[in-house]
Amino acid sequence: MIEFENPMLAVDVVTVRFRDNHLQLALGHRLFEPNKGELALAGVLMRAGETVADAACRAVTSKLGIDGNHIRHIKYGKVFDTPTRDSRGPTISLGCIAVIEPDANGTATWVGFEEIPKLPFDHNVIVDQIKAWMLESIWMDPPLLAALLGDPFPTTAMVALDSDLAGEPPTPSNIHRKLGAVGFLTSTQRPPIGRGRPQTWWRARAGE
Amino acid sequence: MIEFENPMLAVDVVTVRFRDNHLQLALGHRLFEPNKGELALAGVLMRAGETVADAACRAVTSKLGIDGNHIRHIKYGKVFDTPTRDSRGPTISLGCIAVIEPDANGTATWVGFEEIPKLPFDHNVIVDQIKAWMLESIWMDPPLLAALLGDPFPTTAMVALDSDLAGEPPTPSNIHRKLGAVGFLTSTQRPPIGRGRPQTWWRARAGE
DNA sequence: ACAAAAGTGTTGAACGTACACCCATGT
DNA sequence: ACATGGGTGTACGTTCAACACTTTTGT
Repeated sequence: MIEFENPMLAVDVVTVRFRDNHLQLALGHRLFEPNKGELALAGVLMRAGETVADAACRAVTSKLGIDGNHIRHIKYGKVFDTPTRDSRGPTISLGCIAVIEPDANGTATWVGFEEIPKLPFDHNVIVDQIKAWMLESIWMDPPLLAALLGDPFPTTAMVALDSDLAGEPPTPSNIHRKLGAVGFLTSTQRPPIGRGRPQTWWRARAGE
Repeated sequence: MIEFENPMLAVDVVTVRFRDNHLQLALGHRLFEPNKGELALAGVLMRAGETVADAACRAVTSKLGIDGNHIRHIKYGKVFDTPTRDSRGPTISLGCIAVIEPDANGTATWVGFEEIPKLPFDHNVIVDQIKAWMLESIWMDPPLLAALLGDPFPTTAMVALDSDLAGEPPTPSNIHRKLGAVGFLTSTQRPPIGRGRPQTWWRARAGE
């Protein structure tokens, strides 16, 4: 028989918004020990009978001061074994993504994905994994994509998003091709803005 | 503000053993409604303050009659939104893998992965996803691999395992090559058994 | 020597990436 | 007409699956 320690269940939220053509992450100052005062992901311990989404929402609201109405989308599905954050013992945490309206600030500190500071616990690991997960998901998850970039969105936005998540700029032409191959998107016409050739806009196909 | 229902947290365990050169899945008859009497995955509702691994162990022990001493390894890391199984509301479940000693039976019904029956709730989805997850993990997760096939193990065993997980037989020669490319394995010599050219055996490299 | 079992060499298709070139718009 | 921003065509490299062929053993 294997022996186990006795952790509790937490929800840690990677709270993001897409603004000024960049993906940004919301961090909050910890109000309690350990690591009081440091910047960290929004996280709460799950209460009995509470939804994961509920808990994520509570984390965003209470730790980042962001109104619940400004949460566009919540996605979860990652589990982390996190090193002890609570004196009562180790913690299992569910990693979530929360997408926020571009102009909602709350009391959070917003940072770009290229300038993420050192975070307490294993929050840097969580951010890295969730980042990789988002990079896959934006090509497969219509609601997530729509929450991030809006609907419709231009090719450029996807280029910027992919760039921020991958950490290096992709070849824009390939992004356009890849978008064309995504089943749930259709290209749209839009009145051009600015100079140069107008961009293609992409809309979620009806029935998805 | 997004609205949420109010689920509880469960652990559903894909309990497996590798025996007679095949991967087998343990199912148990449900003792309570809903779907009383049907074959299903071992699953329990998580108790407050309990480990995921603890709960998985409890599920295997209580639902399949398998002694905890026969659990070789537990792996978790998948989250599922499961349709209502409990009258009290929807459930979130953590999908786990439990690897059991080859000769431990318990009170479970053991089935091959090619003959998995229709299961209640979304258990078929869970099995499919965990199956795909295992197919990736066996090439990257030394403890899981060792728990399944032992240490050392012959190429043939990996061929059979890959075959059961992928649903179709791989080209054995490519499996051998792929094993050679895995960083944490080294090839070993072993006294040949049976006819034909003796197989290569693979052992976890020291320090992994 | 032959059959059986396992591994090696080689090929070909698929995919992702990069880059040069062409197109559409504003000034 | 030219500069600017975007998209198309195409070539390269890597990865993976398939299959013929060789090697090693038992009888």
